[in-house]
Amino acid sequence: MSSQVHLLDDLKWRGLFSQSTDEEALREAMKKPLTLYIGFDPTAPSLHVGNLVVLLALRRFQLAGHNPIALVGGATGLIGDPSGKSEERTLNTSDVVEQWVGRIKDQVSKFLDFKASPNPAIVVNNLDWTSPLSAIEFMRDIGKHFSVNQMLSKDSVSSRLESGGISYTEFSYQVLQSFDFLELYRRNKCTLQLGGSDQWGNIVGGLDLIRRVEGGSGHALTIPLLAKADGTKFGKTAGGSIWLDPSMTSPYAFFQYWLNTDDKDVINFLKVFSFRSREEIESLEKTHLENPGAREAHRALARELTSLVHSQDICDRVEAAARALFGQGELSELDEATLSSALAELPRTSVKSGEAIPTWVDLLAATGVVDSKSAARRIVKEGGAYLNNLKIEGEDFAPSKTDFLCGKYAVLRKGKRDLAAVELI
RNA sequence: GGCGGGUUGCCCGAGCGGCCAAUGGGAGGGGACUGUAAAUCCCCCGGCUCUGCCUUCGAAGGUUCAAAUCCUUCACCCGCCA
Repeated sequence: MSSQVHLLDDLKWRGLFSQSTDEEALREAMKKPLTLYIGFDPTAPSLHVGNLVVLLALRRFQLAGHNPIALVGGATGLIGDPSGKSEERTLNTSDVVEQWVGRIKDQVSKFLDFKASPNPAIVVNNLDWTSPLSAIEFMRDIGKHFSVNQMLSKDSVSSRLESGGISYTEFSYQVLQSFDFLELYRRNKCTLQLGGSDQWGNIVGGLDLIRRVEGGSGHALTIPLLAKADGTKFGKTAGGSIWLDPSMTSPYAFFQYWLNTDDKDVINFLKVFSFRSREEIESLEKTHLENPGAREAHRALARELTSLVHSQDICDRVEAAARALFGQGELSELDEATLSSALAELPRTSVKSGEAIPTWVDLLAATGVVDSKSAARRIVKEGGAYLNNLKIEGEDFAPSKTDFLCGKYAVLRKGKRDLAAVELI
């Protein structure tokens, strides 16, 4: 990127700069392409939108000409990072972790350029250099450089000593992560590690190790944990996390998540997640302030991220689906192709054409939009139940054949924006 | 090792033999107002074959017509003493 603005200043403007080691030294080092890494531990089968913050920061570095390494923690994922956790975690089995490593490798790869010249990205797995090591070697060669006194003083450990305690396993985590940094320093001349602000202790632990073992130096840069204006956790909904994996969070739900961003957050989110320039974002901010109801900024955010994470094509489809389903027009005026592709994005259930059509309550429960039939009944009682955008009354209400649009589809709605589809087969 | 306190629904937290599916707050859901936003106000918030039935108050047993509430054992946590 030929931008005049120094990447560090851009990161600061975007709110992506928490703290760093000697900033002048880092600035100086960034004048030439450097190699940097971020680690992701496989604690789930997919990354979620929270991980996207640092992952996209890595991409920003690549776009600025630096050499990115994405590390997937096949080893550290077996141990468990105590940072930011108030309780000991239960360990996942090694075959589960291995499977997650594979999935997360694939996911991470979508955001980096492996063919970029002269700075292609690479993906590594820390199991590659930890598994050949024996316990004795590890303790002698690596462990000897760590002072338990220092390890105990780390936030991640000391807070746990005050609360529920910490196992030796999790206590050792920082040593492993430090070793990763050392190993990448040796193998790839990696001199910068990025991470969430809770990773500071682990990162500087690596810098210490590099200094002690290799007499070398490097840099640390942390990114603030993203906060929402109302104080609730970013990236969570009632249904759980917003995942990047389309089988865990549908692209439709993903798009809707961003589109429904709180007004107070939308500009910040654009800064954090969007690759638009400062000028473009400031222009969107102006548009937004002039007419927040139009939700231009929300739409820009939703479109850019859905395209990036899923694809332009999928983004177009889910947006069209949303327009059709939330549009002013009658659902019955939609043609079958539009309707069918819009509904394809929704939670669904089906009814066999020969059989009696279940009640609205049973159908909604079958789509999984509510947890139980009681919950579905409550919705009806409270006046939040709709069939094809028309309010229905009575717990016993059941759609009839003629309610199926194009003879095939019925649209269930719970409340203002929770939709589900029923298909007659 | 000794003594004392605790473990309640998604979370925090009352209840301390029947009136308890269990007070209150938060989260969550529906409605009104709006813009598929926020704030505010009202309502709901274990499940089911729903005027009733079933499952929940750390686990397992027991006392009682009746237990989240009493007793016993076990597990974990937290204080004070050694």
